[in-house]
Formats: sequence, C-alpha cells, structure tokens
Amino acid sequence: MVTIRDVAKESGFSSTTVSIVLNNAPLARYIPAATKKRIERAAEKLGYRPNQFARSLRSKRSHTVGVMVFDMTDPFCTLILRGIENTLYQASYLPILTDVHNEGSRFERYLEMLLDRRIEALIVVANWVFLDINLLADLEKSSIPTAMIGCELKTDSISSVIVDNEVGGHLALEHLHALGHRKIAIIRGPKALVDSSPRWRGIRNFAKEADLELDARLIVDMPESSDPISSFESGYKLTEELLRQKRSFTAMLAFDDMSAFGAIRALSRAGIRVPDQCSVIGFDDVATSAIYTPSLTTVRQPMETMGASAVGVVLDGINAVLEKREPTPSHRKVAPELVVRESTRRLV
Amino acid sequence: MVTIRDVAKESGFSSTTVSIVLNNAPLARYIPAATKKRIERAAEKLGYRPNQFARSLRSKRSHTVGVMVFDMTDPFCTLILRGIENTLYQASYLPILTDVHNEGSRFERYLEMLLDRRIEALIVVANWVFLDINLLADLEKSSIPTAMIGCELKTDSISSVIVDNEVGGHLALEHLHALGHRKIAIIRGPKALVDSSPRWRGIRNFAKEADLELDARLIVDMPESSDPISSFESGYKLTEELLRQKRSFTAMLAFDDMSAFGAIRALSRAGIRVPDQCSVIGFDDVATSAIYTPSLTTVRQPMETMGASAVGVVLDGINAVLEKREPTPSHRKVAPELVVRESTRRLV
DNA sequence: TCCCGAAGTTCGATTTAAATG
DNA sequence: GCATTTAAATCGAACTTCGGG
Repeated sequence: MVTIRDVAKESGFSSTTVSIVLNNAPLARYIPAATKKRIERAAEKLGYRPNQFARSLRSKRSHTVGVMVFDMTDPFCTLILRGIENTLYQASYLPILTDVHNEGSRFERYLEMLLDRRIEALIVVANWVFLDINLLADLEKSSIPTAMIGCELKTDSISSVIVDNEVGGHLALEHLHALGHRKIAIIRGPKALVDSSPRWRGIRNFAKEADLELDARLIVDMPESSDPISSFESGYKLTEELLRQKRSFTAMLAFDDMSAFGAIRALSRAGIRVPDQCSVIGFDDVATSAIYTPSLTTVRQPMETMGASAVGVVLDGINAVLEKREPTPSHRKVAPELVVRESTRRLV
Repeated sequence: MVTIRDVAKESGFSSTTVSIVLNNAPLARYIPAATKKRIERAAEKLGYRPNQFARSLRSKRSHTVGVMVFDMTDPFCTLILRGIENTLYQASYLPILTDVHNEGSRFERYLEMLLDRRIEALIVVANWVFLDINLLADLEKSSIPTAMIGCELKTDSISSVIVDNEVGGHLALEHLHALGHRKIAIIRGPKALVDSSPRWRGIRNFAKEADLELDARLIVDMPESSDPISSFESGYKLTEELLRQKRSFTAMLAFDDMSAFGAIRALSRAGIRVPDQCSVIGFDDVATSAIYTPSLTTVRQPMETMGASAVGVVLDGINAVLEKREPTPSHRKVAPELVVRESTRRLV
C-alpha cells in the first residue's frame, strides 16, 4: 500500500506538505503552484489513496450514515431507500444498511454496531411498526443526528419526516365522493399503527364537510399485524366478510395499497368487476400499484422525496454538530398526492 | 470517549494487558482469572467500547462488505438484499449499500469509494444489466473477493451465483404443456440480456423432447431496455400486438414477471380473462406475483438463498485471504422452482 | 511579518520484545 | 525457563509548532 510518506519521498517534500496540498487545507494558500503540481503528480504516479482508517481516527469522522429499516420486504421501503441513497451520494456519504426484521433484539444489536462504527447520523425507516418505548430511549441517548421516516415521535430530540395522513385520508374520500359514490366501505388501519388514526380523522373531516354520512356497518378494522403480506390478507378477508354479509357498497377506501389489492382480489373472486361495479382506492402508491390490473388509484406518499428530505435533515444536524451549534430537530410533514388510475370510476 | 487507557488506569493494569484480556488474545492463557475479572469489570463500569478506526488501522480489517446493486427499484433486488443482510448479520459483518442506477460513471465512483473504505469483499447484484467490459476490468483488478448475483462472467476470477435459466425455461413450458396447452405465445427477453438465451434454450429443449411445435408467429422479442417498468410495457405492447394480429393462443409464456403483468393487462383490456381464456406464466416470482389478481404462476428464483449464497462465497474468500490460501472463485447455479398459482389453468 | 516547509505529536488500539520475580 | 506484566513501536494521516529565509 502506498502511503503519504511514499508520496513525500517521491515528490521530495515532507509528508506534512503533501497532506496540506492533497487536502487543500487552509495552509495550502501559501504553497507555490509548482510544489503543488509536483506533489499531485507524484500522488497520481504512485496511485496514492489516503487510508480512511487513519484519516477517520484522526478526524473522528466516518462519512457514513446508518440506515435502519424495520422491514426491507415492505414495498414502502424501496423508493425511500433510493431517495436516501441518491442524496447521500451527492454529499459523498455512504450508507450502512441494516434491516431489523421488526425484532427488538436485532434493533439493539444493530444500533450498537452502527454506533461502534461511528456513523455520523442515523435514519430510521419505521414503516409499519408498533413502536417500542425502550427502543426510543436507546435512540435518544445515541446523541447523533437522527431522523425517522414514517412515524412521528413525541420525543422532540429526534427529527421526523412523515406524510400528512390527515390530508391523505381527506383526499381519498373526496375523490370517491366526487365520482358520485355515497355507499363507501372503509378499511381502517390497525389501531396500534401510528398512521391509522390521523388517516381516519381526515376521512371523517371530509365526510362532515361534504355532509356525507358514513355507514358504520361498512367500516371495518384491520387486526394488529406486522408485515405487508398480512395487510394484503386482511384486506382480502375483511372484504370477503363484507360481501358475505351482503353489504351493499359502490366503492372501497382501503387503508393502504396492500389491503386494496386484497380487496380487489376478494371482489374479483366474488365476480364483482373493478372498477365497473366497485371502485377501489388505496394509499401509498407502492411500485405494484401502477402495474396492477386494474392499475390502482391511490394517495401517493412521495417516498423518494421523503428519503431525500430525511438525509437533508440529518446532514444539517451533522453540520450543526461540526460547527458546535445546537442541532435543531425538525419535523416535516409532506403533502400526499392523489394519483388517479383505473381502479376508480364515476358512478353511473 | 473512554479509551483503553482509561480502562487500564481504572483496573490498575497496563493497556497491553487490557487489550490482551478483552480480545482474548493467545497470551490471555497466562493471565490469571482474577486479573481478567478486574479488567472486565473496569471496562464494563466505564462502558468501554473499542474505537473501530484505531482497531481497523492496526488490523487492516473493516468487517464491512460492499453491496452494489444495479437498480434498487427492480423488485428482483429486495429479497436478495434480505438474504445478503441476514447472512452478513450472522457473521457480524455490515453492508455498505450502493445503487449504481445502471450508470457506468456511478459504478466507477462507487467502486472507488468502497475500495477506499477497505471493504473486505464485494457483492454485485447485476439484475437486468447489459454488461460493460470496462466495468469488469475494474472489478477484476480490485483484488478483493467478489461475487456477482444474476450474471455469470467469462472472467474466472469473479464468483457468481445465478439461477439455472435453462432449467427454468424448461419448467415453464413443461407446465403449460402439461395443462394441455399447445398454442403458446412466447415473449423472449432482450438479446443483450444474459438470461435471455439460456432461458430460450430451455424452452426449445422441452419443445423438442415433447415433440411440441412452436409457432414462430407466436414468438416475440422484447426490445433492449434497462428497467423493470419498460419490461412491463414491453409485455403489454407485444401482447397487444399479437392480439391485433388475431393470433390465436391459449397460453402465454412471458420472459419475466413484469412482462407477464403487462401481458395480463393487455389480455384483460381485450376482454380476455386470465386464466379462463388464456393462461399466463412468468419468471422470477417477485413480491407482486403472489398478490396480483389473478396471482401469477411463475418460475421462482430463490432470491433470498442466492443472496445468502453469495455471502457464503465471499466469506470463504475472505478467510482464504486471511489464511494466505489462494481464493478459489466458485460459480454456483441454483435450481429454480415452479410456483403454481391462479394465472394458469388446464385447457378445457 | 510573510512565506514555505519540516519535525514532531496525536488519534486509540494491537503487538512485539522485554522486564520482572 | 516459566508465569505475569508492561514499555515501546506500529498502523497512516492530520495538525501544531517551529525555524529559516
């Protein structure tokens, strides 16, 4: 391995000078162009690459950000990860990816490993998670800039980026209502899930504004569960149950895209065509939604943007720490967007 | 930050002894249990965590593996990443995740960054990629254990884990044939894609074995393209085109799941019900396949296993290097598996 | 005082060589 | 020579201090 001393020898200067030149440190102002050129040429010739371990040991910086995902297989993650990756890339940071599989023990072990690696910030993708108090305590005392995506904390010290669920719920019902639907079945999310209640609030608010009466017999709740597949299954079973009870409805507002897919399958099995005989709207806009048959009308969470935004937040935090300012956690709520596709249709 | 010297002071021994004890180094044999206990207690009391930078600088090890994905948004990646992550976790390695967005320049920059971090091995998830010769050269000279998933190289120095495409193609056609289908439309993959030709070979082989004549007018080719969405669109357009030409077929064998979804949409738009009037089979078994309506019959690539296998390969490589043995690259070909769901049906 | 460059110290752990009784 | 412990060198880069012109 070629070290800075080799470059020093090759160029005829000391390692100090080489360091100053190659890092373009403040002192480089004083160094004549000729010297710089000779050093740069020597470095190039030898193919010198600074040893990051040594550099990090001295500077106490890793240029690394930890990314903790609660469940990689959740389709919600993919675009968020893309947004995170892309923004980190531009800032020359590298992400260490960990997947806690929704297990507390794994969370703790990974957090410890990441902290040992001196990550400069942490981003947690807390999709579909029933938060554990202990984990939060761990996060808080980690004392590095931290941002959570998809889940707001009471804890003020941790930043968060979430979608405005209330606006989203409002948007979804508004869309169905505008298409003329009045008998609307609604699948609400699991009680313990943080998204469930604001989303429901948005729905109720719109109903009140539009003077639309929601039929309690058409409102069902998803059971507690912890993964996307069970969300799909819940959507399927709940819809099947509604159909068995001969409830009549012309549209279905599902908690998320996965449960919407479940609903579509149940309707389709029962011989009810979507959207001809029943409209279905989801929430999230996962990758599958655009390629489903029929393609799914849904309320999009701008996931790539959310990932990018979380990186922005923690990068600010890192800079604050570097400049010895107090890092100010920010809580961002991004606007969802209605994406109209084939699964909803005007009531005729 | 508490250092080894703090522990030394607290325990009353030198930092040398502390290091020996806490790492359970060979010399620890000679150290009396009482000493060990005092040191361990001191370390615990102070909450000592060794500085990984210093450790790595000395040991020249990072306990980190680079993971390069060519396109994160490809649904093919998700489970592979899960397999990689899970296996690394068990071995106490951490992955640095990079996504090259199918761009050569990004590949080069990331490769450099990863090498600078002294990753101990590299895993490349080369889904859906038209390989560039230059990139391979870069990989070869990197001289760390490297494994490619999804794409075999002529280069013998780089390990690979791929699915047996020939067996898979064989399996797919065999399934349709067993259901009584004889007029079978086939969507072949893009020529430049490495998977295309072996998969087609498997199809042809089965046809020969079963004395089944493939109608050339029912065989279409996907154009060159570089992402999963265009695969979906190709499937859609090619099927639409076949229908417009009034070709008659009772089953469709798509190149992959994405093109199968496109085909299903085209059939469905044309009023042809799947599987009642036309069976469709895909390849891959991405997450969407199980939740599609109808759920998709497909040839599964055991993606999680492939990820785990790639980790196994490079971990062997790392050990070989450590023990100064010659690392032997291995080329694994895993067996695909037919997954029968709703989208195929016996011809009546 | 300004410019240029070098010697020496530091970061924190591991390891070699050596010193005790 | 044996069991036990440690001083000192090392890894590679960055920064502080200093000296000569």
